[in-house]
Amino acid sequence: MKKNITIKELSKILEVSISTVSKALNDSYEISDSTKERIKSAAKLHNYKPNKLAVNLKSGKTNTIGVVLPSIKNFFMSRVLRGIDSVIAKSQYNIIISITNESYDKEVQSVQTLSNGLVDAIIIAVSEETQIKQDFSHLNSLIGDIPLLMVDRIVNSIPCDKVLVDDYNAVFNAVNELINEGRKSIALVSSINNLNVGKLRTKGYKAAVENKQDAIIVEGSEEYLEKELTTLIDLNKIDAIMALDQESSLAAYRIGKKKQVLTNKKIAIIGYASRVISEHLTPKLTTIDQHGKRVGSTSARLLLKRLDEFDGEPESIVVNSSVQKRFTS
Amino acid sequence: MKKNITIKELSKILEVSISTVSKALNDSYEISDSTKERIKSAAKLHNYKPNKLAVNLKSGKTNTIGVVLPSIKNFFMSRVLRGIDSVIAKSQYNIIISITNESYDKEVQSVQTLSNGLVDAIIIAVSEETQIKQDFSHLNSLIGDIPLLMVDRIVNSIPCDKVLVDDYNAVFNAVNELINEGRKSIALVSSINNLNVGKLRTKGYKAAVENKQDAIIVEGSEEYLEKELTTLIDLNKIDAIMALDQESSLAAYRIGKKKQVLTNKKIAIIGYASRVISEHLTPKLTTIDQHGKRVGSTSARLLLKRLDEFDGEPESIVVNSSVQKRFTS
DNA sequence: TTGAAAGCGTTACCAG
DNA sequence: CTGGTAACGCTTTCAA
Repeated sequence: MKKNITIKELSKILEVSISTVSKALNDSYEISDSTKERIKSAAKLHNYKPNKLAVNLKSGKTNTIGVVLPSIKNFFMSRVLRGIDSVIAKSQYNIIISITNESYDKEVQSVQTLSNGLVDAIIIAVSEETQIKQDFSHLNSLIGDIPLLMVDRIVNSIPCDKVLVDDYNAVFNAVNELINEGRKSIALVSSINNLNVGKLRTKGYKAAVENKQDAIIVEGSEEYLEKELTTLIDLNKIDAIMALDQESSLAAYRIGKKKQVLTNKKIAIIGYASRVISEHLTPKLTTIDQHGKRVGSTSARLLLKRLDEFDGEPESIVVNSSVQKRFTS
Repeated sequence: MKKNITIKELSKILEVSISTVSKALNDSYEISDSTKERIKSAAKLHNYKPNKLAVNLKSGKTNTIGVVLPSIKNFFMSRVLRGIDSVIAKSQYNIIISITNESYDKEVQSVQTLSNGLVDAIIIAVSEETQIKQDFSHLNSLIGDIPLLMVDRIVNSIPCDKVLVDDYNAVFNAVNELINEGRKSIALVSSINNLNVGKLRTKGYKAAVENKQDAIIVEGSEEYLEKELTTLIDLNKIDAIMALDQESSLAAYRIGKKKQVLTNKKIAIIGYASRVISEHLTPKLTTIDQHGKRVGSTSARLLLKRLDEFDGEPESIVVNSSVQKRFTS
C-alpha cells in the first residue's frame, strides 16, 4: 500500500521548504516561475495529490453535500436524486450519497458520520423507521451547526429548509377527478400507512369523498390488499381505486386486470408508479406525477442559497403534483 | 454557524489537559473513573462529537468505501448497489456513493475526490464515456495506493480485483434456447453498442447463430430500432428477438405488441429488463437475469478480503446469468 | 522570492 | 492517574 506522496516528502526531494512547495502548487504569486515549474513537474512525476482530509481540516470546508436517502429502488427518490445532482453538479460542490434502507439506526449513523466534518450541508429524506419512532435528535442536533434541508419526508418540528410535495392536494384533486367522472365508490389502497406522506394522502382522499360516499380504506401488505380488492370487486362494492404507492398501485392493477374490469372501464384506477412502468402496462396506468426531478433540483437550489448566507428564516417550498392521465381513469 | 465543540475547548472548560479529555472519551484505562464520568457528561452536555476529518487524518484510516456508479436509473446497477450495501452494512465499513451519470469528467473527479484520503477503497463500474474514451489513468494511478475493485464494467488492462457478469455466455445460451425452440431468424437489437458489455453480448449472439442463420443486427437509437423492427416484422424476416438492454427490450416489446405477434408467439423475445417491469407486462417478458444483487455482494466480500490483506494477486469472479423464462419465449 | 512556525482536531508516546 | 508534546498533511502569516 504505497502511500501517496506528501508535500513534505516533495520538499525534501527538491530541497526546498514545505511552504514553498505548497505555495508553488497553489500558484502563489510569491513563488518564481522557475521554481513553480520545477516543483510542479516533480509533483506530476511523483503523482502528487493533495490529501483532502488535511485540506478540509485546515480550511474548515469540504465543498461537499451529503444526501441521505431511505432507498433508491423507490423510483421517486431516485428522480429526486437526479434532480439534486443536476444542479449541484454545476456548482462548486460535490455530493456524496448515503442510503439508509429505511432504517433508523443506519440513518443516525449516516448523519453522524457525515455531519462531523465530512460535508458542509445535508439533504435528507427521513427513513420510515425514523418516522415511526419519532426520534429526531440526530437531526435536531444539526440545527445551527450545518445547513439541513428536508425533502419530501418532512419533520415539521425541525426548524430547517424544506421542500415538499403537496401530497394532500395531489390525492384530493385526483379523487375529485374521479368523482367528476361519475365514480361513486372509490376505494383507497395503500401500503405506506406508516409514512407521513401516506397519512397526508389519506387525508386528501377522506376530504375529497366526504359527504359523497363512505370512505373505503384498504391498508396493509400486498397480499392483504389483493385479497380485499378481490372481494370488493366481486361484491360490486367499488367502481374506482385510488392507490397511494407503487406497490399498492401494481397490486390494484393486477387484480383489476385479472377481474377484467380495466379495459371496459368498470373500474378506474389512479396510482403512483414510475413513468416507465405506467406507460408499458396495457392498458396504461393513470398516475399522479410528483415531478421528482423538480423536487430534487428545487432542494439543491435552496440549499445552495442557504450555504451562501447561513442566516435567515428557514423556507418551505411546495412542489405541485399533477395527474398524468393515461388509460385507467 | 456554531462550530462543534472541540476537545481543546472541553479541556479548557473542565480545566484538565487535552490528552486527559481525549483519553477519557476513549475510555482509556489510564483515567480514573471519576474524571471519566465528569468529562463524559460534560461532553454530552455540550454535544461533543469527534471531528471525523481529524480522526481519519490522524489514523490514516477512514473505514469507508467509495462506490462509483454510472447511473442508478439503470436497474441492474441499483441492484448491484443493494448487494454491496447489504454486506458492507454488516462490516465495520460505511459506504459513500458517487454517481457519474455516464460522464468521464464526473468519474475522474469522483475518483480523485474519494481517493485522496476520503475512503479506504473504491468499487467502480466505469462510465460509458470512459469506455469510449479509453482513458483510464485516473484508475491506474490508484493501483498500489488503495484497493480498487471493478464491477461489471471492467477494464481488462487494469490489474485489480474484478467481479463480472458472463455477458458472452448469457446471450450465447439465451440465443441457443431460442434456436432449440425452433426459431430460425433471430434478430439482435441493442442500444448499448458503445459499452463493452454490449460488445460482449453481441459476440455471444454471433457465436450462437453462426452457421445457422445470418446475423441480423439492429443497433441504434430507440426510434431507429422501432423503425427497423417494424420493417423486419412486416417483411416476415424474423421470428425472434434478442434484446441487449432495457431500452431496446421495451422497444422490441412495444413493436411486437403493436404488430400483435407476441401472444400468438409468432415472435419470441428475450430481453434485459427489471423484474418489476417484466412481470407486469402482458404478456410477461422473458429476460436474462444477471443477479445484480449477487454481483454486488460478491464484490463487497472480495473487497473486504482485500482490505484485510492488501497483497496477493488480483482476483476475477464471474457471476453467472440465467434466463428467466416468462411468456415471450 | 523563500522559509519557519503555528494551527486545523485528533491520538499516542513519554514523563512525571 | 494526569499532562506535555509531537505528529497526521496541509495552508498561511510573518520574517528574512
